[in-house]
Amino acid sequence: MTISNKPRVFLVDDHELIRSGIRAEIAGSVDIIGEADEVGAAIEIILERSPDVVLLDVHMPDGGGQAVLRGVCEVDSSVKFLALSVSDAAGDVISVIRAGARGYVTKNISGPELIDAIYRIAAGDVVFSPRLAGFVLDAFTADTPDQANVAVVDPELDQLTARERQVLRLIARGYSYKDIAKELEISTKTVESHVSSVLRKLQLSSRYQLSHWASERHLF
Amino acid sequence: MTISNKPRVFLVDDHELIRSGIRAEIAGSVDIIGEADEVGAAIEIILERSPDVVLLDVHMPDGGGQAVLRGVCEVDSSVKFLALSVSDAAGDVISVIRAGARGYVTKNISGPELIDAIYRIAAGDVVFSPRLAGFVLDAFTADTPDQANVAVVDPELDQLTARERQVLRLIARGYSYKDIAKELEISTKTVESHVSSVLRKLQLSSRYQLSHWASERHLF
DNA sequence: GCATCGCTCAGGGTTTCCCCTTAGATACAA
DNA sequence: TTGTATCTAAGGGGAAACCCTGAGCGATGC
Repeated sequence: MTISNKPRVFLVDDHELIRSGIRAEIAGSVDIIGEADEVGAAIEIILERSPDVVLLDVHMPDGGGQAVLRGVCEVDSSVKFLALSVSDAAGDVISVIRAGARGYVTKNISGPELIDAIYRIAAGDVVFSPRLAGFVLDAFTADTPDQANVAVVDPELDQLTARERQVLRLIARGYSYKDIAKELEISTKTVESHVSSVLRKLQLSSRYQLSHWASERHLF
Repeated sequence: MTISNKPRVFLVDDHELIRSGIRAEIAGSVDIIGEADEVGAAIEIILERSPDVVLLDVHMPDGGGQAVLRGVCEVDSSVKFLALSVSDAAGDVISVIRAGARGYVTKNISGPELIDAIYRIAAGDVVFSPRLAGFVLDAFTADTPDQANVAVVDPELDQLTARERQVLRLIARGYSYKDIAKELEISTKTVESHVSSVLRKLQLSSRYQLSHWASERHLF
């Protein structure tokens, strides 16, 4: 349904400067049909205008890029996302890819490279920054085929239950068991249970390591 | 020595997209006389061209904005720096201000606001993002005058001894007392002493809070 | 119906953390 | 010399973290 042959692109980033930078770099080569600086608005407008490619910032308030991905994909899974981030942390890449993004590039990409990436995403390709390619390939070629990939990609975060993640977040913020118990209105013994599960699943042995683990992947 | 009446601005940011965004927002209103994407080149070119204002990204490889600040100020302390960052963590602000920056704004600033900030820096003003203003004022108006300010600005990190910082870093990495003792080849009791001092000086009550505190200011 | 899973809690145990006090060795400055 | 600061270290006590076992309850799935 495009009039021109340029891909119709939608920008999501909470930093005006960065949106402006992206616009400046790609405006001539693609159709920018809209932008948003927050999760709620992004989901709404994307579903309304169904762009060919969504350029999505990974780190944003209110759940970040993942929240946008989930919100859109639940309704229309045909929208193609290209994640943009300053981070090349494994956890970030994994979670955003699992949430449905078709590619992931860091913000030190050049304008022409970004344009190329957008065209390739629009054409159905999967695109990663060079320095991430090796890592991603590792994840996808490891072990068994098919559905097993999903498990292999993240032997970490995704095996946690909702409650466990909730506890993890509070742990990462430096809360004591007692604090967490009060916050979640459960007993400290239950908190202990959850923490034990988290530590076992993440193969860590103390909450201090957990704090570090969490802060490494921006989980607070 | 400017031909036009626009301030001569130099950009330092390792992300091309962000530089491009800044250019797009301010190009018409100021003279952008150059840019750099790494510490070494930045120092060299800034000293060569002596811009009126340097827009400086705080987080960069090889020492970040602070390294640029130090490198330039050692030789020519008349160069005015405006720090740009996605972070509004107290530690970041403090260290970059102490290193010599005349202002600090976050990257969600709008184009016109950024232009205004540049003009004010060029004119000799000190500029901070609104959400930082209160914090900065607190630091500078507290307690005694003059030289005491330097100490007051950071009632935190700077009062720690070398050994204490060393211990702090290991704590932040999730090490147990026993681990730290082994690493530093001292007894666990000594480690306890140091940790106690650190907690007291930072006015924290547990190493969990300490982990969080440290990760907030990228201290590991 | 039965199995599985997640969330809830308990008892009882070991280890680690944190605080308090005290104190010797060194080093540097007044 | 005396004072101040740092690093080292110990004892003792209370609190918190961590581990293991066991168990009830509700939802989901075969």
